[in-house]
Amino acid sequence: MASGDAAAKKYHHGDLKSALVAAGTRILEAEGVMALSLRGAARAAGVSQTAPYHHFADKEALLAAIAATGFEDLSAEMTRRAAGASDAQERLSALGLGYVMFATENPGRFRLMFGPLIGEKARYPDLLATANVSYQMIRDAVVAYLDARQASNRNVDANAMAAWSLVHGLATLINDGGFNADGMGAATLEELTGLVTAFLRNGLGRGA
Amino acid sequence: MASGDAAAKKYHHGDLKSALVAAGTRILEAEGVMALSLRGAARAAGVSQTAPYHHFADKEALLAAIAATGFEDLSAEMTRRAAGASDAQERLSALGLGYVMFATENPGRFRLMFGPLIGEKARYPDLLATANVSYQMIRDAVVAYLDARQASNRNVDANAMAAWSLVHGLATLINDGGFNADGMGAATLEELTGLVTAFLRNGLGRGA
DNA sequence: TGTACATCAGTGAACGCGCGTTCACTGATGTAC
DNA sequence: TGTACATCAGTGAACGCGCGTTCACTGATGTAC
Repeated sequence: MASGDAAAKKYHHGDLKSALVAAGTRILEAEGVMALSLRGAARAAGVSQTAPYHHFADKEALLAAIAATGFEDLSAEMTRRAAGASDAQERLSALGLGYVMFATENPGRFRLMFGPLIGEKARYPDLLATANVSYQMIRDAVVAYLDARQASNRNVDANAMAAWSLVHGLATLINDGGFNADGMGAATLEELTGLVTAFLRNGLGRGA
Repeated sequence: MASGDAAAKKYHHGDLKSALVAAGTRILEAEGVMALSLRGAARAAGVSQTAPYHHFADKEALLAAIAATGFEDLSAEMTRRAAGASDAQERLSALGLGYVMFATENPGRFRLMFGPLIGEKARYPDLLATANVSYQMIRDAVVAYLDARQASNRNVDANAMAAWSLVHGLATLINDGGFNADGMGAATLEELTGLVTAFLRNGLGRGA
């Protein structure tokens, strides 16, 4: 049930691999990381519990695929938010906002992407590659920002790590620490993110 | 086996509650969040699998107790690191370093403290209270720092949130994102933390 | 100081559950000639 | 265009596992008189 496709009930599914990733993602967001099982994803995709094994070596491989699409969507959201930016500072802020918005709108996936459920991430090249795209976006924006500012401290990695840490921490604390915009004196999540990231922007490039 | 206490093998354990918390903590750090079970903790404490129910309502209650001691140890580590600080800036840096060091030296507990395994944290007053102590330590240090700096932007909550976000994100990325000091152009974790937090310190109080 | 009894903190057997995974299978599809 | 056959992508039954939790129990401890 709820297989949903137009040409339903064919013996061969057509694109079961993507369907399982989609179903898994749905479960992840609706019921949380702990409730995501291979069997459950198969069920949700309207297929027997053993069918996934024709597309994924084991449960972890499915999780890795879900996480990889998570990074793709994260990068897409950041790109979307940064599209209208007219300078390096605006772009950096927009990326940060995109990061926090993706994380808070997709908390299940975000947890999976960074959590301990996927034991050895290096075993999944796709996951590594998509994650790296997201990281490079932030790093590049930091470099551009330092250039625009003619900053004295050019330790790019440390600057990028600081930028990423800030948005990552903010997102995580909102998702897991029970913080919200209200309690922090901001009307919306966007505003809170803006306030918080402003402190860092002011500090970037100044260094120790 | 490995019950370990001096006066072992008494029918009544004496302090099974703490023993279960300690055993659970050991498992958490040695084998990860996913491997922590009520039965396993009981086993490690040298006691039957049903004994824990005389001290904890259910598994989640044990997890909450473990997480609460985690926050206590986090606060203790921050206090220890900040003991020798001679001004507000040093103190703020020391707290941040303590936060990151605790998180990276106790990744299992850190994940439990902020992760989704404890569903409704509000159900555990002790957990809330100990977590709040940690937060207040950071917040107070931020206030003192803003005072010392005669900062113009006095949105204390946003400033504190930024500070916490930064160290929290850094810790999480090191634990879960596979980053290390080396790759970021720093010799040690202490140095990396120093570099990263410096950017924020420079930005705190300047505001948007 | 001794005894009766309530209460506390253990035990071990048992339950039902959902899970990941394996197995032998079968229906559908693609291809060589 | 037809046919034989390999391969691909499903199925359903079954496995063993560890888990959280309940139950009826029993040994140890504390207390009133």
